[in-house]
Amino acid sequence: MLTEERQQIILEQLKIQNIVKLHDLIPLTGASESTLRRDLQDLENCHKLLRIHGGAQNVISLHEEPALSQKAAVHINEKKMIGQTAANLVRNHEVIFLDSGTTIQFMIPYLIEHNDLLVITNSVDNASMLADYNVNTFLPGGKLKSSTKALVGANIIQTLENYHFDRAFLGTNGFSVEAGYTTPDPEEAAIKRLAIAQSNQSYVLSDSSKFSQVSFSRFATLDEVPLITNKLSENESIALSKYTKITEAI
Amino acid sequence: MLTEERQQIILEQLKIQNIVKLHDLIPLTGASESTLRRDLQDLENCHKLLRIHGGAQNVISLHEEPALSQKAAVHINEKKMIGQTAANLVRNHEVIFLDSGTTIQFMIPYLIEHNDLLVITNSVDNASMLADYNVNTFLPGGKLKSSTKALVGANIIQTLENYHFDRAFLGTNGFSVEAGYTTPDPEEAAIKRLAIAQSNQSYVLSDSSKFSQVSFSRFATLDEVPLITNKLSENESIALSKYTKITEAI
DNA sequence: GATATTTTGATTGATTTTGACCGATAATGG
DNA sequence: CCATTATCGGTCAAAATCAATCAAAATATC
Repeated sequence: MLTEERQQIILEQLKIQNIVKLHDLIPLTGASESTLRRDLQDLENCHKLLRIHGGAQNVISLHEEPALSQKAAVHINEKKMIGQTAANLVRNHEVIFLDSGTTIQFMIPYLIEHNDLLVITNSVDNASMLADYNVNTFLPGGKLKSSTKALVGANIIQTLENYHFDRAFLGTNGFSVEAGYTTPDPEEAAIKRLAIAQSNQSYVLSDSSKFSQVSFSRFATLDEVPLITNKLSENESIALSKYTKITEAI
Repeated sequence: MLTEERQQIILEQLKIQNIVKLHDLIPLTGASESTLRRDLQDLENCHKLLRIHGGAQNVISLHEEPALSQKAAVHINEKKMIGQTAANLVRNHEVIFLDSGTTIQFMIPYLIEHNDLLVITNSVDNASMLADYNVNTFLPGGKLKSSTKALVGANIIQTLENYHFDRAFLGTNGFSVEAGYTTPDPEEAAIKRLAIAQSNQSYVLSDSSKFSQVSFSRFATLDEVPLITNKLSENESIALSKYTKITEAI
């Protein structure tokens, strides 16, 4: 059995169970303990798993396998649909802005359908994923915010003022009729606001769980920017009904 | 059997299974080991498959980067030592530049020993890790290079020209007495060169396996920038002996 | 038909992978 | 707390695989 084959088996086992014992892998692969140890080491080095005493455990990574992240798992299918719906709005040869946030990240796999895109993003995580998918990507310079891995600060504001986008896709921490789209960090809000101003067309992507959530800084009202979401309840639909531009991804 | 015919068989086998062993191909094609090796080489050159030890693998998997992962796995302990040695050179309150590359990445865990650092890096991967370790980080804007996830291009050059660093830590693809420090991509070489120019003190970090490796673009000679490496063989030590600034991390 | 070019298969030594071993370290159970 | 057991990381030699070379065979060219 080849190295790659073994390592795939290990990762598959990890997907099924969340934890795998080294001893259980021996009969499963036919390899020796030493070899399997080395495999676990290799896989840990490329962040495919986390070694623990006696075996290995799934790494909860935003970037690698969103399916495995328990928090994200709840709305994962919604987010995939929203991502696909949003990506379908893009046309070939466009310049688009991608905000930070997990929902936006789900757009990326669908972007490869389009030719000759240029993506500008303020998210380091998104940038890394865009590179994986071989999408032309540009990062404006800025201070890195540790918690969200987004670029913020005066520098990026100044840079973005010189750019213009065909479309901007933004994440949000909450939306409601009264408060509009809101996010906790004023610096991130400032970037979102600027991205909207510099774009021909902007969209906010959010799964329905963010409905009626309100954070500190508003970056837009519901009239200003259409919402792409899905599976709204009847009450929610009625509340939002006058904002006609809302797209429901099914 | 014709060359074309053989290669077709290999690709068909790869479609069925995800991995194919070189030995299994011998009875399947009737060709010799050498010939099949050449076939695999040819097919890899036109990106139809990915060679692995003992056979070949489908190339379709977007997320997998076995080439990069395996590279990272090698020399891991050397790199840790080099990273620690390099990090010890840093003083509190300094502004430092971190190049892209796995070796440089190993510095990051040791940087948290220092207070009030500001790190500028052109690597998205490094940026992400720096955020994990809560290090003040700034990213200069630039085009994202997919293969290495490094920022390159005129924009980043222009930005860096306005900055000045206490220290710069650079990776390299190879070093030798005659060719100096070299790297395959001229654009990355330009950034390294500029980082050196803008720094009070620069260092190149490299494990000893890069000795006598030569790539396309030189970004510095061995006199200009000291090398931080380890475990040099006697011959290598003698060859490098006149470059007194070389540090061996033990 | 003679000669040049390409393809092939065998051989070589170098490199990588592997499994066994051992002392060090960590978890377990009294 | 200590003793016992299991797991860990490192080293080593054997085995497998690799890249490079070269001469024979096949093919192409004139």
